[in-house]
Amino acid sequence: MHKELQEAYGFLFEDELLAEIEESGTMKFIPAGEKIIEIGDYVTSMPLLVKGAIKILREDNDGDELLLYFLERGDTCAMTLSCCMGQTRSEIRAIAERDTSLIMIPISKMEEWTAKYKSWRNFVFESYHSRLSEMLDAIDALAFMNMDERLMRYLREKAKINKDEVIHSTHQKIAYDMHTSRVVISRLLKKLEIEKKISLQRNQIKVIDL
Amino acid sequence: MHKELQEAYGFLFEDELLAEIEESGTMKFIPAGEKIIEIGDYVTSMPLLVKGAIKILREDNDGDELLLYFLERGDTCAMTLSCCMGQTRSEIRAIAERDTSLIMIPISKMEEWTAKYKSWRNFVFESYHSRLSEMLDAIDALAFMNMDERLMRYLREKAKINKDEVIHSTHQKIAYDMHTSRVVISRLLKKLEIEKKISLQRNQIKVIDL
DNA sequence: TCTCCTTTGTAACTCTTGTTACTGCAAAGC
DNA sequence: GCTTTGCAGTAACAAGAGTTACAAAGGAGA
Repeated sequence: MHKELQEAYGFLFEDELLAEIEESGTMKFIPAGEKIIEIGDYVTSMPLLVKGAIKILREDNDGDELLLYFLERGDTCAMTLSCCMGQTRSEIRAIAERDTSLIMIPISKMEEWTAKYKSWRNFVFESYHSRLSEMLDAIDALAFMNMDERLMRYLREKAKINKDEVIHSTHQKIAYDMHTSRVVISRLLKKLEIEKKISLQRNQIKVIDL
Repeated sequence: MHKELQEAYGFLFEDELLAEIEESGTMKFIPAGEKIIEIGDYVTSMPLLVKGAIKILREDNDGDELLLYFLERGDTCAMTLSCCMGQTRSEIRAIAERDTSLIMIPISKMEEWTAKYKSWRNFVFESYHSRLSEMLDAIDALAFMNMDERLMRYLREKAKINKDEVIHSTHQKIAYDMHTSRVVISRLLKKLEIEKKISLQRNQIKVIDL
C-alpha cells in the first residue's frame, strides 16, 4: 500500500497523515465492471482512489440510468463522502470502469482528520468542489446540448478516462449510460463516422477527431 | 443582527461561534429580484441566509439560463462556499427570489472556524450534502422527466419557497427559468388548468392540486 | 374612454428524439 | 462446416418540444 499511497497522494498530504492513512486504511481491489456502491447502500467507509477509474451513475424509479461522471486516481467520491458524514444512504451507483484499487478509510477517522490536518480539509473541500463542477457539467450537457454533442462529449471523456482512443463498448451500453435508445446512438455514431470524426467496428469505436 | 442570527442559526452553532459571527459578519439586505452573484465574479465573502429566499441559476455560452435550485433561511450557497475555498470564480448566478437578508462572512474566518468549531464543520458539510442532493434532483428532472412533470415540479417548488399558493410570475419568466419557450409553457399550463390542477390569471398562477 | 404595451391563447409547422420492426453480419460454440 | 446469439444498420413512424405568426384580452396611463 505504501507505494501506491505515495504515488497518488504523496504530494497532497503531510507525512504524518500519510502514516495514519496507511495504518487505518485497507486496500481493496475491484475488477473492471464490478459494482462498488449501490443506490440505497449504507456507506461505512470512504474510498480513496489510487489506481483505475470509476463511473458514477444515477438511476430513476423505472431503473433508467444516467452516467454522471468518472473518477480518477487522486479522486474521492464526494457523494460517498457526503453520505459518510451525514450517515445517509448512497444516492448513486459506482462501478469500476477499469481495474481499480481503493484505500478504504473508516468514517471515524474522517472527523478526526478534518479537525487535525489542514491538508485533509483542503482535500475534502477540493473534492467537493470538483464534484460540484462535474455535476454542473452534467447539467449543462443535459440542459443545453443536443444528443450529438452529448455523445461526442461522452466519447471524449470515455477515451480520456481509459487512456485509449479506442473505446471498447457497444452501442447499447453507451445508450444506457446516456439514457437513450440504442437506435439513436447507432444513428448518431454513423453520422460521426461519415463526418470522419470516428471510425466504427464491432464492439469498438476509434476516436479520430472530436 | 443578533436576533436574526439567533433565529436562523441559534440552534446550530455554539454561543462562542455565534459571537464570532456577530463580530466579523456584516448584514446585507437584497430586495427581491436583485442580483447577488454573477457568473465569473470573484467571491470574497460567504453568505449566510437569514431571511428570504434566493434562486441559483446556471447559464450557457449563448446566455440561456436554467434554474438549479432555491435557497432558504438557514442555507448557505455551497457553490459560493466552494469558490471561496478554492479562490475561483463563481460558476453560477444568484438572484433574490424574495426580499432577502444575508450575513456576509469574510473568507479568512472560514478556514479558521473549520479548524476550531465542530458545529461549523458540520454545517459546512451539511450544506455540501444538501446542495449535492439538490443538484441530483435537478439532474433527475432534466434526464428523466418530461416538460409537463418538470413544470409541475417547478410550480410546487416556487409556491413552497414563496410560501404562497399563488405564483406571481409570467409564462415568459417561467420559460426562462426552465430553459424552454413561452409557447411551450403556455400550452402546458393550459393543460394543467384543464386538469384542474391550477387556475390561471394574468400574471398569476394559483396552485390547486399538484 | 381610448391607446399602447404586455401577456396569454392557439394554430401550423419543423426538428429532434424515441419506438418498432426487420435485416444482415460477425463471432463463438457445437 | 452449421447454428446460435449478440451487435449494428436502416427505414418508417410517433411523440415531444421548439418556432413562427398572429389574434385577443387585460391593465396602465393619457
